[in-house]
Amino acid sequence: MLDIKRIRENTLEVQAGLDKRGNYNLNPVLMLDEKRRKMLVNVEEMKNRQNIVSKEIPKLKKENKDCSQIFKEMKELSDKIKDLDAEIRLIDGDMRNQLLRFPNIPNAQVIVGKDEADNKEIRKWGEPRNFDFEIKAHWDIGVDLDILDFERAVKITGARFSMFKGEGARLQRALINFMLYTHCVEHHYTEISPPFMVNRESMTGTGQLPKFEEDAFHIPSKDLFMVPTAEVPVTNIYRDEILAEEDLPQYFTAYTPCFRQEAGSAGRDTRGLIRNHQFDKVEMVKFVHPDNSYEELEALTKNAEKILQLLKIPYRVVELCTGDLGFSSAKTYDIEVWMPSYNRYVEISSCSNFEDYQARRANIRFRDGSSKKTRFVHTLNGSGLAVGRTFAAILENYQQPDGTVTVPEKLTHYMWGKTVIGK
RNA sequence: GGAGAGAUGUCUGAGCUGGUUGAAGGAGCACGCCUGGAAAGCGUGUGUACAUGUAAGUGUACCGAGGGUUCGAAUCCCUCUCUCUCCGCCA
Repeated sequence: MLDIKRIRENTLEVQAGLDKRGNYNLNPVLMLDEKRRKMLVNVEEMKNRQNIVSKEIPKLKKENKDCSQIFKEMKELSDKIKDLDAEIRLIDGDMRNQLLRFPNIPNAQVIVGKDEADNKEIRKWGEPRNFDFEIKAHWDIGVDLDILDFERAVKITGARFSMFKGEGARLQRALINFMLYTHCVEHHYTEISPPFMVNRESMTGTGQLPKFEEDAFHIPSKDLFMVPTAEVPVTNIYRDEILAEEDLPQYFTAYTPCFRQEAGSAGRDTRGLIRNHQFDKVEMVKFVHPDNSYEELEALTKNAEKILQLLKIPYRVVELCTGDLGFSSAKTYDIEVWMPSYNRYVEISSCSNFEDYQARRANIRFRDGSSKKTRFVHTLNGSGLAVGRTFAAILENYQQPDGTVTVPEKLTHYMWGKTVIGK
C-alpha cells in the first residue's frame, strides 16, 4: 500500500512512479483525503467540547444543579458527532479500498519498459546441452517412465492437475528436501511449515487481495483461501507486530503446495508441469532493515540460483522492467531455467524486494534503536525454487537416448542412492 | 457439536454497583543518583495511530473486533472472532 502522506506531499513523484506501470489516477484519493481531514478537524473539536463538558457534569451534580439544559445540548452534539463519525468511516473505507488497488512504485533504478520484451538479461550460467538424439518433452519422458500420470490426475480431479508416481513422487520429495537443506544449512534460513489455507487479512497483507481474488482458490464456508504461494502465510507471520531492530534481518524458508486458478492463462502451457492449479514450491522470505534491502535482494537471488548451480542446470537471470513487475514489487529478478522442449529459458523463480509496500499493508514494523520510532520493515521473497518446473527441467536436461533420466549428483542421496530413473 | 469461563499497556495484574482511568500495583526496559565495579536501594521516565503546528506542543481515538444504550462506557446490552476448562466426536 502506498502511504497517503507520501501521496499528499509528493504527489508528482508518486504519480511519475505509477505512470511507469500503467494508468493510475491519484486525484480521487487525494480529494477524499482532503475532505476527510477537514471533517476530522471539525469532529475532533466537537469531541473535545464533549469531553470537557462531561467532566463538568459530576461536579454540577454534586452541587445539585440542574443539568437538563446541558443534557439537551450535549445530546444534539453527540448526534452530530455520530453522523460525522459515520461519514468519516465511509470515507476511510473508500480511501483504503482505493489505496489497496495502487501497485507498488518501482525502484528508481529499474528499467522503464512496457512488457516482457523490455526485460534485461543480467547474467547467464551454464551452457545448454547439445543433444545428439531426438529430445522429448518432460511430459513424454515422465509418462514413458511411468513416473508421471496426467490422465488419471484429470480423472481424479480435472485439467491442470498432475500425479507423481514411484520414482517421480520420490524425485518431487527429493527436490523439496534438497532445497530446504540447502537454504537452511548453507544459507541459514529458518524452516517454516505454515498453514496451507489463509484468511482474507493475510491475502490482503501481501497484495493478492482485493484486486486479484479471481486468481485464488476460495473456500466459501470458512472464507479462507488456499495458499497461492508460501509468501502469504510466511510474510504474515509478523502481521500487526512491532519487532526490535536487533531482530532484523530474519530469513524464512517454507515448502508448501501452491494453488492458483490461472485465470487468464487458458490455452497456455496446457501440457506437462509448467502451469498447474496445484504445484509444489519452496519459498524464501526475508524481513529486513530498510537500509539494506537491496543487498538482501541480491543475496536472496543468489540463494535461489545456487539450487540450479548445484543441480547443474543452465539458467539466466533477468531483471524485470517496470511494465512486467508484479503488483506489490519494487524490483524483481526472474531466474529462468533452460527448458529443451521449449527451446528457451522458462521462469523458475521470481525474487522481489517489496520495500515497505507489504509491510505497510500488513502493518509489520520495527522499533528504530536510535530514534525510538516505529518504522516499516522491508519484505522480500523469492522462489527457491518452483519444484514442478525444476522437476520438468531435470527430466528434460538430464534425459538419455534410451529414455532414462540421469539423477543429478546432488540428488542421489535424497533418491535413496538411485543414479538413473528408469533402470 | 453441547456446557461454562475469559480476552485490559512489553509482560503480570487491578478496575467491570458507568463520570479527572491512557488506564492502580508489580515486573521489565531507559536515564540519573549511589558504588572501586556490580547487585540491592532511591529518583525520573517509559504505548500506538491520526489530525494540527516551522517547532515546543495541542487535540482525538484505541482496554479482542464491530454495533447499540447514555449527556458520558474498559465498565451495561447485542453480534462476531479467538483462548481456556469439561463433555461428545475424531486423524
